[in-house]
Amino acid sequence: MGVMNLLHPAAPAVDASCCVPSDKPVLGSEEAQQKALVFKALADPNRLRLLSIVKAEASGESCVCDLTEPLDLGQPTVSHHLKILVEAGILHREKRGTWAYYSLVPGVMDDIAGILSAL
Amino acid sequence: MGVMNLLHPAAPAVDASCCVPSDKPVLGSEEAQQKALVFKALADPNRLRLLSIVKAEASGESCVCDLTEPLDLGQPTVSHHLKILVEAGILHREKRGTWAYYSLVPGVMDDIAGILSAL
DNA sequence: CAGCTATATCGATGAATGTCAATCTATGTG
DNA sequence: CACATAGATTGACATTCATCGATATAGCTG
Repeated sequence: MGVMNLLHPAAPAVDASCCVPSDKPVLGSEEAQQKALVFKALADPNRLRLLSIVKAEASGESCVCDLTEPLDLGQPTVSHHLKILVEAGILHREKRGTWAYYSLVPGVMDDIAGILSAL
Repeated sequence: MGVMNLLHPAAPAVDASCCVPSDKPVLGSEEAQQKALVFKALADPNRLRLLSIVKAEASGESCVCDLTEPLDLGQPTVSHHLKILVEAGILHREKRGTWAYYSLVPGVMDDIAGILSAL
């Protein structure tokens, strides 16, 4: 945890801009940093592929073993990428028994699209 | 140039996956790399702020001088960020006289949203 | 409890990235 | 032409990041 408040929003968090001669309320650096976290999570080819696999799964879930195989990466690396996606609020992790199942957070794609159009 | 073919698409570029036991056509690593470029461009707070400023400008355009000031960055750094956004196909650059004007590529936000939902 | 399996965490390493100061290019002006 | 200005490019530096091998944790099974 620690990061997630953007994709499942709370408050606008206005920034008090100073010394700006003539402009509208530009995206504050705080907000910008928050939003950048989401895109940082998407800014890696292997993470996009992970999302693609999870998304394509009929059950809506994939366990790590299903995710490690198709990508040409070691298990620790996949685990690392999944963690980043979870921390960005994009994936949901549920452990059942020995296995961990990852699924898309519902509506998250629309939420990200919303971040974009609200820039 | 060099990068831009995703936001203004051409062909699907299928990948011949091999040795994959039982899965749907997962996002190929080629495609994944292309798409990641777009998100990489969005994965920096200062670039998000640049986009926010350009987007908020009533005229639809901003020149670099307008962009350097509100961010706490040097001119070369802003120039660098703008270049990345242009190469990602997100911003359009037009030089008129001494000044360079940057504007959002029309429809680009929707295009990016499309990339997401098509993952 | 001993051993196996699935997954996560740690530490190290090389590559990519953001930033700046200095320099270059191009346009406009005296 | 000499000079000023807007912007881009270059080179250096510090930080971040993706990846891996080794190890740790947690659940299952004998």
